[in-house]
Amino acid sequence: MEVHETYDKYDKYAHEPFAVTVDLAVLTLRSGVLHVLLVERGHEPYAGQWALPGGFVRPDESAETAALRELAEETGLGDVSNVSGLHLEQLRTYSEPGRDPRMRVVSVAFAALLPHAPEAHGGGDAVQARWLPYDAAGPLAFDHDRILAEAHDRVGAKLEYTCLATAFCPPEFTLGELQQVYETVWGTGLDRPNFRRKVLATPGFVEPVPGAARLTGGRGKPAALYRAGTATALHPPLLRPPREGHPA
Amino acid sequence: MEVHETYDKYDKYAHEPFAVTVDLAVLTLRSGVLHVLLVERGHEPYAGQWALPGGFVRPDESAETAALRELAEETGLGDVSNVSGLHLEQLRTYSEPGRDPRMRVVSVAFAALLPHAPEAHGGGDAVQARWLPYDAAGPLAFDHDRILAEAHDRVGAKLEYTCLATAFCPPEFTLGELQQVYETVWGTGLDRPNFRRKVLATPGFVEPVPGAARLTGGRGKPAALYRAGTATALHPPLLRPPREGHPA
DNA sequence: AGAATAGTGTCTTTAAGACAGTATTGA
DNA sequence: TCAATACTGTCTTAAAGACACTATTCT
Repeated sequence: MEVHETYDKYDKYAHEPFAVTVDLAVLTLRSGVLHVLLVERGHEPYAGQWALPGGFVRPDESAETAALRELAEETGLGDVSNVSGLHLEQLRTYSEPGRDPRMRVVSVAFAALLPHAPEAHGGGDAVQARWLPYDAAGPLAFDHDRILAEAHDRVGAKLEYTCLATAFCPPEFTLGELQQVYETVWGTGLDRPNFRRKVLATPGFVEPVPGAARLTGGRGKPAALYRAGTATALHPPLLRPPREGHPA
Repeated sequence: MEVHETYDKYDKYAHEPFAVTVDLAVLTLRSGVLHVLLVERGHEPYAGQWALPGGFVRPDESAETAALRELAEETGLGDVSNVSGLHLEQLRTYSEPGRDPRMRVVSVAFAALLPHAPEAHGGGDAVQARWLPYDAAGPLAFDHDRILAEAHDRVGAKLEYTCLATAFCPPEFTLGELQQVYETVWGTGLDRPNFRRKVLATPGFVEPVPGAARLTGGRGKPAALYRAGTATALHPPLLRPPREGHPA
């Protein structure tokens, strides 16, 4: 159990208390480029530097609830339950003493994936919030570079064996858009016919929207539209091409 | 960042503080059966019930350090750095208000895998600690059934695409023993020749111990011995056989 | 007509599933 | 000699990779 026998008469005010916070790696695709939501810090430490959005978990909240609240505040999306296809997932908890110089902070990190990305404004605070390209996003305050990198790793891995990619897409999307999610997050190119075959051969990954089509690049054949299906797992997985020096 | 602007002048003693604890799902194989380390609670709430081992994170510790300390205390292994092949991995953090009736407890859950399992004794406390078969391990105190189930899920999933299975094995093991790890955790049978082919075809999964062999069942041909290799990932993965109603 | 994008078909290659058969040991 | 376990080989099947090709739209 959590509360060890030795501590049953523990005076919970006798020690320096832990602050519990959430940090959010909010990812989206804008014009085929992976972007992350960052806030500019107004105070020391790390004043003027970019950081992941986040904040305290309030006494009546779970970390998940706090993460959703912060997400709503920082993205300016208002009620986050509006956001169709939002994916919020716990990454892991960072608890090293000294990661915040002011006090003992234990932070639960989340990855959030959004389909469309409205311009951000800094919530109720004076700080600036912006979408920045993932590749241009360092160095961040605190240990946030590491959190962001782990979020990226995790999302890339989950694309292989889950249907997570649809969380980056609007409610109706083309297979080309879905493929671009994979290519952007993985940083590799994929063969279009083979990608198509794999996605359509996985029951429940996507469902066709009958009759609907969308012109993508201004010219060319309009692409059929699909919706996210009901499946969550991919069996067998859609493996990313093995990088050189890392073959099977 | 963690500490939100609004809270920079936050009085850290003004609110009910959070207690931060770790909970450990310690898994091992004993005679081909998956076992979990449990402690019997001596106090309310849940007095007399089994629970996962765990305890407070101390002011100078990270959650990982606290988990290793608890692991050493509860398993009676002494210094845990002795344990070759130990695998410790964060699962996720449970922070729902009310999960401990006494106070606000945020718990970082870990899964730990051990190769051999010495009999447990209850650490420095009067509580009993025992290895129980995984299937006989419910119902547990607090939300520990859920944590344990998630640990099992996670380990099963990681067997597919990592070399984690060797963490359940002693330093030198047979391919039959390695296969039994998969079969036990997944609860399925595997074809021996195919398993062998897959493992040996994955560079760095296992390395042969030249000349060594061990008699396993008292009779039959002695099996060649292997050590864990240097690889950590399995590409392509070793997928568990799809269950009925859950095909590709 | 030509560029651009979407979609189809097919051959090859890889890897997994199934399973027959051989090898080496103790009782 | 038989049961028990370890190991090898091979045929079949499933799925991915690598294309060549057709289709529909805009300029």
